[in-house]
Amino acid sequence: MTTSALPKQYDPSEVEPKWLSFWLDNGFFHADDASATVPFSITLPPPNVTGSLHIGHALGSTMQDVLIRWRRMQGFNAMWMPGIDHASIAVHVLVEKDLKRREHKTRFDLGRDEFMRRAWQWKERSGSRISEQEKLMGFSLDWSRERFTMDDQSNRAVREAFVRLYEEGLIFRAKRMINWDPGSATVVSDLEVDTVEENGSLWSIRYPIVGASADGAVADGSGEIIVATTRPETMLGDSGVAVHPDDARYTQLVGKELALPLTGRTIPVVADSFVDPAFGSGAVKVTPAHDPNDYECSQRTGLAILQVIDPKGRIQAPAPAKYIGMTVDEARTAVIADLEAGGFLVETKPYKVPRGRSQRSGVVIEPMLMEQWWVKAAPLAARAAAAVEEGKTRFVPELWTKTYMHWMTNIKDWCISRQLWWGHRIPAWYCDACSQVTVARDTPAACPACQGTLRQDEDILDTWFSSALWPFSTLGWPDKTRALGTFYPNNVLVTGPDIIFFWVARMMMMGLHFTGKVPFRTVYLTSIVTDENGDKMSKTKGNVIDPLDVVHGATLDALLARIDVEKPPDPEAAKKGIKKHFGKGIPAMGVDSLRFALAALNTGSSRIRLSIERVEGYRNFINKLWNASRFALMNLDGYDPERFEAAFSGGYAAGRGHVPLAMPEKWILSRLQAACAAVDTALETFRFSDAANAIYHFVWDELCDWYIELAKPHLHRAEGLQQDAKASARRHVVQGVLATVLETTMRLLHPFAPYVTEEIWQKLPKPPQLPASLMITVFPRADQAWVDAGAEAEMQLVQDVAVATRMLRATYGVPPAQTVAVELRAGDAPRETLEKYKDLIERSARITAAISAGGAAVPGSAKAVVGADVQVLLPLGGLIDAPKEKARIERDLEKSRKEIGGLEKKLANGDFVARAPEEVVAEIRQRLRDEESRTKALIDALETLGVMK
RNA sequence: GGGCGUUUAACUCAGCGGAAGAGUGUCCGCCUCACACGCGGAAUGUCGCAGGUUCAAUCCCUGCAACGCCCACCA
Repeated sequence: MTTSALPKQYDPSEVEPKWLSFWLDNGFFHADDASATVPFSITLPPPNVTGSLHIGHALGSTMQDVLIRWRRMQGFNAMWMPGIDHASIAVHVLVEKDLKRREHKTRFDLGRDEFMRRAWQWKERSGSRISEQEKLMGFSLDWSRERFTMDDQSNRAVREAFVRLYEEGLIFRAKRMINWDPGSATVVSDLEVDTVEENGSLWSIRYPIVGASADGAVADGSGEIIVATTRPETMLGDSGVAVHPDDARYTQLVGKELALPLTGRTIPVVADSFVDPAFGSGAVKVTPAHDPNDYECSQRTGLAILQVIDPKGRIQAPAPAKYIGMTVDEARTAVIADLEAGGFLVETKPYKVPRGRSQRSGVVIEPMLMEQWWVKAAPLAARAAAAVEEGKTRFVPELWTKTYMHWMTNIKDWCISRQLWWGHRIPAWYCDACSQVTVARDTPAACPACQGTLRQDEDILDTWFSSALWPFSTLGWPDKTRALGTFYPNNVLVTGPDIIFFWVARMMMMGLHFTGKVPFRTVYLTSIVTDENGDKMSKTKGNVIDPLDVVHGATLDALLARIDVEKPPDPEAAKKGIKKHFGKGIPAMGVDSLRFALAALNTGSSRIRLSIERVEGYRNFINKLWNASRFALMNLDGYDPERFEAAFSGGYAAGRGHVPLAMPEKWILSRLQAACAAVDTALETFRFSDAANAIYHFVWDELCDWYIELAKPHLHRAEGLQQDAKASARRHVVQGVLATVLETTMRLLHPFAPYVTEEIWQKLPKPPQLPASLMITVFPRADQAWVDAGAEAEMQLVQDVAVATRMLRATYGVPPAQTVAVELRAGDAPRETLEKYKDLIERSARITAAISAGGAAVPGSAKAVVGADVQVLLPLGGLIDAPKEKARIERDLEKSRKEIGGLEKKLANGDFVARAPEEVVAEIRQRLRDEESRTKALIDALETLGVMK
């Protein structure tokens, strides 16, 4: 068959859409619940509905697709579950921002129903975008199962889980200290608060002792206690001052009253061991309603709880009327002024203040006492920790186990209610008549106790509550579905280490609680993708690599123009960064280049420094593969796959020696087995870069650099000449091996680079009974029967001699096109091999070779020593550059002598000979012999040059 | 304040007890009939520092230093 020439460069845009629709139309991504084969399942971490595919998704999802495609090809019933997360608070931020910009309204102006309508609208508009991008990346997700965290099935699962936990006493409502985010006007969990050190002040304030003169004084004789604070406005809510019980300076004051300045109130001095006597004055003002520590203290000491800051961040009663209505900042200024005026302010000094900020809004968190819904974490966590300890779930890399265990064993109750609208509304109803609380799966019509009117809790659940149920809610839970039986637990979860607490830990807890099983067997934690300098990608830095740009390409102008649309905080900085990072724009490199790059760079270290240049390197690899295939297709005319297969005695896999293979064929087939074995081992252990590199080097260094070159003379038919039968048979064998190796390589590479491999595979001539798509063929396994150590050793010698010869040619500037006569001298064993493969060496090094056992010195020849006893002599006659030659050989000689020195030293050490394993000693001895022989040859070369002293 | 990680060629990283590796970059020569997104060749490392264990250490142990990440309620 004659194949029309392929383009010289692989064009992904021609290839990708074609095969994507082919795969989708044929349902190749679909897994059957009822299949009898062994299941292999992964649930995609559902991306936020607000998002588009970024490089972190591309990394994590590519690894998942590699695993899924690999297992599918191995015959597993591979199922990859797609879905999208409703991302409660993130949606609020975006929709509210939009509302403010367009209509100058807040969500409260709109009302709950209207806001929800808009949020759904928004979801419908942007929700499918990320799924489309996932399809484009070739991710073989089972789209027939696609889910959303707020669809009916998820809603049902959420209610079921909530009600059960409530009934079991694991969900409860309580007034506790929470993190109030004034920016989003909701409570957030501890995990959603980032503590950062900021510049602030530490104020020292005098609290006079009531009746100090009568009762005696503190150690320094003054009638007061000095307290320090970074938040002076909270003094309006102080209900006491705490000192350490063993602090001798204060023991006699415990129980006494202090006059709280500005308020007219008196507060007691209490003893509590949380106070550090060494810090400041050793006395702490206690504001139980607005500081977690102080709240704890009040619980121990019985101090009153006075809430003086309201949820809007304004001062309220029982603070003095003067301050009521002020914001926290205004109150701070006023309080300080008043304290100073009253002579209560001792000093103000600059201070690094640890300040909690909301991850979402960036606003300073206000600790507050509020009634909220909680999940009692300890019992759930105990089981989740035990499961990991027992090895039911393991982390890869293993170091994350500690992070997980530490959190699980120090876990605090999880605040799950949020004062937002977009999300799952809490299924709790309150009766105004009898104050009964009803928690139910189905919306109750009236109060079960008094038939009074019910009012549903206004709050919704933390986004992560539904996420915690995701591995089983997506499979139909709470129903006992077939899908659940087949695909739960999942085999692997692939996600980022940043959400171990948010998500992984909670899935473990909920999974074990509701199904009695861990949700997944292995958790593979991905690396963080940064720019080439290790900096986090950010819009303002202008260093964001958008996977879609890498796939489709983008000019510098297009990247800059995008800034004008997106309007990040600092557009000029962003543009500067873009010019710096993407000065030449981004070439269109296609999906496979990006996927392969991500796999090849994923060595398992904590971050991956990605740059356009790195992707280009792997784009070049894809192109190399393309061209190797192009070469093959141009030379496969007349090839009959069925005939070849028959000669291989019953199929590629089972084939054995009915075909007379020459050494290069045996060699490349043997190396192919090594590549298969390496890929298999690597993938079993999540070593994605090892797998990618094994394929890369097999294809480039072995298949392209050597096998194809050696195959050429057998494939090229002399113009116009009739080939003899032998040459024709030989040609067919070489065609068959080349086609077979390429076909196997496509299967091996397919999980990493699905598009280009499918394209090539479809074009390759192959026996007719193979499946319609590469993605459902069988993944290659190393076959020992094709491993041929002898062929590998022979080939190694051929390569070494060719390389040494090329080196001499390059050193002496022999024109690349010129064929030169070279003398090869060798000991008996290698000489036999050299004679056998003379033609291969001659071709690889563009020489004509005279092979001999040795002989008289040849003056005027450049000489290279290969291994122990092979020498390459390049006759140069008068052209030899003696000093250059001398320098080169002496360098080799020095290396060799140094090596000998080391080896001799080892052997001279009696302990080494006595205690090291026998084979190690024998190996050292052999190396010494070889090296000595090499030295002799080098010295001989110098003597021939006539420069030896 | 705890915990974890990193430190190997100019850059980015593999290797982790028995001869220092890759990719990129650099230098030299090539548009050789698959590929210039290419071909051939070359150069480059006290394997962070100091001790220790071992016949043997880049690899194991201890300490130190620098950098990074995570957790944490010191007012």
